[in-house]
Amino acid sequence: MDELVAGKIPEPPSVAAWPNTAAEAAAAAGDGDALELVELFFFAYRDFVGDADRLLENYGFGRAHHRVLHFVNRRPGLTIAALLDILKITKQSLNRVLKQLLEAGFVEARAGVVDRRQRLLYPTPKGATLARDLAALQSARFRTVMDELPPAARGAASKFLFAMIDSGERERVRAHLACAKTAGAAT
Amino acid sequence: MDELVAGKIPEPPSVAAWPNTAAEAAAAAGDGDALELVELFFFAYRDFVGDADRLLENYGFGRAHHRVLHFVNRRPGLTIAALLDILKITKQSLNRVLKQLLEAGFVEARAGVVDRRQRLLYPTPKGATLARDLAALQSARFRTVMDELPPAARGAASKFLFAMIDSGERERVRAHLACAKTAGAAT
DNA sequence: TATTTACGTCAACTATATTGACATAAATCT
DNA sequence: AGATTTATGTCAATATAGTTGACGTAAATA
Repeated sequence: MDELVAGKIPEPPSVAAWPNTAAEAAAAAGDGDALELVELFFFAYRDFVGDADRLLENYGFGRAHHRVLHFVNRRPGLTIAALLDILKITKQSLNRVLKQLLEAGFVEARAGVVDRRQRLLYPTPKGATLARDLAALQSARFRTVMDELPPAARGAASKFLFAMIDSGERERVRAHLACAKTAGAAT
Repeated sequence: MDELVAGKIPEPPSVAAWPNTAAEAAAAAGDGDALELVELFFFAYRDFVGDADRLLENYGFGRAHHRVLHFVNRRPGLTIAALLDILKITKQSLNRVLKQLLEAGFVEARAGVVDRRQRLLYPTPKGATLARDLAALQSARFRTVMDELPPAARGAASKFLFAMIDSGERERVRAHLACAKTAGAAT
């Protein structure tokens, strides 16, 4: 009967009567530059994840699978608890996608040596390949960006992103990066 | 019966036998720095949207509502088609959240003057307030970040984010930002 | 032995998205 | 004026990713 909320759609716009412009919102929020950054961040992330999404479709996987595979590949031997802490989702939610990755042979679980209750997660060769392909797509974007940027701005990107992380989380992220790095160096 | 895929969970890890380390993945992908940026971007976005999510809960809204309200507030008089193009979702998907925003009185739709088929979207005063509060939260994060960063790195952030956007989309984004800016300047 | 920990699982539910088909009113073309 | 296209709304079915809550089990620990 009535379409949406407005039955016969109200009267003309009378734009001049509208005081809530972007400039006012920006002024109230502090400054317009920060607002612009908010939108740029949204668009940048949208396109950034788009790359991987297209590849994942070929495997019948989604972003959730990507995140799990990525961190398992990045940090082989990861426990379930550590993964939950990184992803900040519930175990039930993780379990559904993890189960599919295990069944499809992209990830393997092995009992912990020190604590046999733990399930240590490892990528299979197949899983490592997919993880590498996905990572290649996304780091290719970063490399292109770095090439486009003036050299002086290049180092700023990682400093900027790191500063964007909750201060309480930064140490954990730093530890994760370091751990992944030494795991690689040890080979 | 059998838990997950592995019945009685296989044998010990034998870490040394695992060749798929982070370093190898990074090497294959090009370089480790780019991989690190990929992860930093993930963590930064996760925390960035978390701010707004917490505020939205009080209103029973989710991220989808936030995005709609944000762009309507940022660019008053936006048409449905323009919004769909920005969000890159289907009209059915947009309609559900838009309907809720209209019913709850955060957004108003008015018939277009030039083309009465179009529904021009405007924030109500209430909607503008919420949009401003959400934007304030997120731009506050950016302002804090800018304060933490060396002055030389500050300008680099927006250049970096802009470069992260698909090249085919950049002109549209530039136009959107300019439009939002002049909409404000006109008041 | 009792308890805690690390994990798995079933079930019901929510939010956000999709595809496909169809409806309507206004604009535009012939 | 009549036919077509455009802008939008709507119904229905489905997928993905997440949630809470309750319960189960094996291994570690007090």
